Amino acid sequence: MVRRYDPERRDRIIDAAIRVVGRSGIAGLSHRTVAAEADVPLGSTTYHFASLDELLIAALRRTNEGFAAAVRNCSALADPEADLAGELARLMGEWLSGDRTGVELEYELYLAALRRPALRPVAAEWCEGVAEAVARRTDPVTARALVALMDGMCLQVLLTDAKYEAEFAREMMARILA
Amino acid sequence: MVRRYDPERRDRIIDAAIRVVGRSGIAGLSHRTVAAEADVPLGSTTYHFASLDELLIAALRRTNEGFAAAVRNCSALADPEADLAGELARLMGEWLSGDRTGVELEYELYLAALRRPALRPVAAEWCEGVAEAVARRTDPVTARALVALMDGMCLQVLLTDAKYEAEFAREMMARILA
Amino acid sequence: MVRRYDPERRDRIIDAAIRVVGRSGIAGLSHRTVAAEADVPLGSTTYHFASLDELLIAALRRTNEGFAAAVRNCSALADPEADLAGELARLMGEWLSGDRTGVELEYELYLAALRRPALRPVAAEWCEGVAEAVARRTDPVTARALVALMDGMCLQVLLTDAKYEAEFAREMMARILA
Amino acid sequence: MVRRYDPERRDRIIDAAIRVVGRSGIAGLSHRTVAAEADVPLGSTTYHFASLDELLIAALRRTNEGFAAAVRNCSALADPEADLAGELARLMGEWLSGDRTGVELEYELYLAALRRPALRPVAAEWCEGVAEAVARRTDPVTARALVALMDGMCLQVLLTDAKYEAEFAREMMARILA
DNA sequence: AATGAATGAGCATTCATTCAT
DNA sequence: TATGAATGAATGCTCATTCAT
Repeated sequence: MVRRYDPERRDRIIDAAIRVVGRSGIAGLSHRTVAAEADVPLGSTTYHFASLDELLIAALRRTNEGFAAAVRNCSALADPEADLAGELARLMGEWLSGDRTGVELEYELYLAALRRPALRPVAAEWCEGVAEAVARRTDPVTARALVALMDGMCLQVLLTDAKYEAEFAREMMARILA
Repeated sequence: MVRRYDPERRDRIIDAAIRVVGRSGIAGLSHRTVAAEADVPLGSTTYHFASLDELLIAALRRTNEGFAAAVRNCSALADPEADLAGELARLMGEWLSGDRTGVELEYELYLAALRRPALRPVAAEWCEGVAEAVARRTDPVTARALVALMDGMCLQVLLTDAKYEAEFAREMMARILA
Repeated sequence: MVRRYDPERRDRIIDAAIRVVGRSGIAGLSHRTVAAEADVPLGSTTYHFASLDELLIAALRRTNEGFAAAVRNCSALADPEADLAGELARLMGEWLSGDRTGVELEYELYLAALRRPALRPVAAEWCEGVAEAVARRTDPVTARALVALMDGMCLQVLLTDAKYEAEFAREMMARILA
Repeated sequence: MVRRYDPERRDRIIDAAIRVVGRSGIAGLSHRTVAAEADVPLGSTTYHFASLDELLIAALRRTNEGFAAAVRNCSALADPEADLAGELARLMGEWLSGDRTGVELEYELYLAALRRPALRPVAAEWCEGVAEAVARRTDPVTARALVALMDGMCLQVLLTDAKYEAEFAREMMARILA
């Protein structure tokens, strides 16, 4: 038995969990699958995370940076002259056309809050993060509506196999901003 | 062994599945739980539904009628003089303040399409159903945007424990309609 | 319910059984798989064949004609001047390099006699069939030994993934004939 | 729940598997039957062997020692003066006239490699083991032919209910050796 | 502090068979 | 005569969790 001193093991387990959920969904996450993916002993996962929910929260917190980060880092959003609706529509299109696995992973973790109250604070942070970034260019209430509209549009694309239409998105966001 | 002739058994299994998902989520749905809930032998569930996905589709199709039906049956929507945005906001509020279990059930089945392509056609039907009802009072493209906005607003309430605000909803839908 | 008069149904079930065993092995043969393959109702298979063993025997009897038939029909074997060992080696090579599914099917049905006494008479017919064909060119005892040697060589190829070597086979059969 | 510390459990499961296959054939081997035979919990069999194939390989490896061991341990084979063909014929006769269950078990496990590629390396080891032992008295190529001939002769006895004839076996092996 | 071994519960699915029609 | 519906048993396998080390 080799018992290594491995201070980053906890982190590696979280990363493995993200990969597992990305590949097989939350339903595919188990102590076993994540242990195998992280290449650590089974007992190690139960040792570092008392329950799967705890591991899920850690993963959600780390993942959730995809779209929110893209919005925050968008330089055009800082420019008062830029077309806000058009920029957001472009960002959504870019994100949705990226790696489908990553998009599904992020949304699945987000939607999991429906049935797991423990995840709701994290989901709320995600919403607020995007809303705050948008609120740099408009009032907070309108920002919240824009986030809701973007959420609903992403849902339609992801849940019904509809094609994303940037012009439709831009036009409707522009109406909200009017 | 009592072999009952029971022509409505298939229907009763679907109803049992809906109750199980409402109580324990999709993760709690198994041939065993649904057989126990429907009070039929285990083999009966696999006989009538070749796979759990097939049962899930049947359940989704039957459930889906909550919000969509409320919209379709709303007499005010037929009245060209009525305040469309206000009516939709009122319907959402009523639906969201109803039995939380039923609301979560309907959304969980809907969101399940994210990871189960087999459910996507049914999710698409749901979207189109609401959009068509709304389109009686506006153009189809605007209707689709309204559905997306409503979807996103419901999500925020259900996923982040935010309180539903009817006036906010009415105002933003009105902007889309403008 | 369409109840066709279908006098060849029994035959079609046997053919379907052969295809099923060829594809999935004897372990994959069930009333259900064969009914699906033959495109007949489940009840039809249990009606025509009281047990799976009965169906297996019928299939074995019909299949078993691969290698034995090749030997019987080989014109060179009738020619007293032809190189008997070389001809048999060539026939084996041809048969083994043919459709692997068919080869495995034939051998699996043959080997099944080990555990199913009911199949032994059929397996014995197969041995005798080849031995008789070979005995047209040598004495019956030597013929039986040649059959055993060919059987063992086929086994080595099929069971150990060894490559078939025609020259080796020819040489050893020639020694038996010496 | 009594959690026994039982370091030889793996071995006992293999032994139980061999008994089960001997009694009911490979078709009768299941996690449940072997657990009952070994008197261990069901989970214990899946813990020690990730799949039934893995268990089958372990059983094959342990069983395989019947005829091969008899050949290896035969002192007469070491004696350059001894009649090799006669000795092999005698060994076969002894082995075939022994416990029929054991003989069938060994052959069934060996023949199972036809449909289970995972077993082929073990079947190949068996062949090579016997061939190597025989090769102490002749060249490797002739040894391989002798193994094939013996295999085929055993098959005829086991599959067609033919009686084993030592003199026939000796004579034909002598021809190969000539 | 860390982990391999162990186990009972549960899973989806396939099955031979029975029986009413 | 033929067959769709039905069912209890069984299958391989995964799992969270516990416990001795």
